[in-house]
Amino acid sequence: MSQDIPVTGYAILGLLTFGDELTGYEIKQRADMTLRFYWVSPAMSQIYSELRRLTDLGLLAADARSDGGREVTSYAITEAGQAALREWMDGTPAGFPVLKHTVLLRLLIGHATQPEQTRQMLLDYVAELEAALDDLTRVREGLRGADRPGEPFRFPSLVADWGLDYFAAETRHAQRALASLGETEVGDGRRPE
Amino acid sequence: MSQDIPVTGYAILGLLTFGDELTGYEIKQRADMTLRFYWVSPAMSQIYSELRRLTDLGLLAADARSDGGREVTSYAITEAGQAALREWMDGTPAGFPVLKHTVLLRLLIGHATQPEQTRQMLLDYVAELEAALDDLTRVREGLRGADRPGEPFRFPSLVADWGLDYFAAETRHAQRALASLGETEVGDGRRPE
DNA sequence: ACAGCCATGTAACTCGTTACATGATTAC
DNA sequence: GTAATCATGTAACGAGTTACATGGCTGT
Repeated sequence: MSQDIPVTGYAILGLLTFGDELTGYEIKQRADMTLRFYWVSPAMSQIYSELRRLTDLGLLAADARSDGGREVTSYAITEAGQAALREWMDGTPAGFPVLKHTVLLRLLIGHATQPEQTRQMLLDYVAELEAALDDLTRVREGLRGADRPGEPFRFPSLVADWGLDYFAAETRHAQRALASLGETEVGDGRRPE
Repeated sequence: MSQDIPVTGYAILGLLTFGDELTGYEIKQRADMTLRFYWVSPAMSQIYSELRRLTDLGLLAADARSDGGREVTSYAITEAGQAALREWMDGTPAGFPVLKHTVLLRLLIGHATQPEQTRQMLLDYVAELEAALDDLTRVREGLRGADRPGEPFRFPSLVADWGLDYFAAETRHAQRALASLGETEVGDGRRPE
């Protein structure tokens, strides 16, 4: 039926199921705010070409108006789009998450460099995690008030809470690794503790 | 200096820093066993083409012998390879992990389908997590005995422990989401509890 | 006036995948 | 003998990226 659309296409469709119609630019912003934490935030260029494809397939309706002197196109999901999205959700196994964890990859081969480098990498990661936690916390706050069962942000809130816990856990893991690395420092010239 | 190699290239270099020399086939197996949990397990074809590139760059030494009637090529990391790996580890910011979490993506737009579908998806995920935990536990067991500071599997063990915790946390998150979904059932025709 | 944001796209390119192809060795 | 595993590749393709290009609108 619907010839296969990349997952990112469905992600865009999904972002448009919250009632409003958005421009490509706004989709990017929304993706940066939420989607990026557990899916990729696509490049602008990809968003535009994906929007093109979805519109051609009739899954989105383009609403081109001219706002002042410039052309602005907003997109809304169509009936067909909602059907396609649902068909995908119900008919495709979700599959296991793919994790591209450069920090873990490098930790794995930590023996190939000095402990100090690995330590620094983990510290950097912890700092970045903190920033991500801040961002996501702010997102979570923005969902309050409409996050109960039956309310529009119910599912986004579930996901945000999941994400917050995930980042918190990553922080703990990084710190545990740091602590474990510290045990090596013993033979390093410094006194332990 | 070394014109950029994709991260997967460094991952392969990294797999070859444990002392032995491996064939492409064996690299794939090792990747399936460990790398796949926090990095992608590359397709065979990519491994071979990556091996080709790394060899051309002098970062790997190919050892082609004929084992019986068939051509078998083993690869070992060279001095230059170790230098390149280390340069990469020390000179490139690790960057934030990229997560492609289809389950979370679909949970986010859970309102676009029936609760039962979402519930089933989460149950499937929990089952897959259990399988992954089993696999990784077995890997972890295989590292015992050489996982103390200074020993060869020190870092792989750190990473495996991290991964085990991560999968356990994911299981908890999925179960929490399931529990929270259960609360919707209330308005569903059934009596609460 | 000028920077920064809003807004939309094209072109070139690379990573990585699937499908295809081949053949030898090992286990049952 | 035949299926599974070992072993190595080629070809076509697609998703997604970076770099480039354009231009209007907004705040200072």
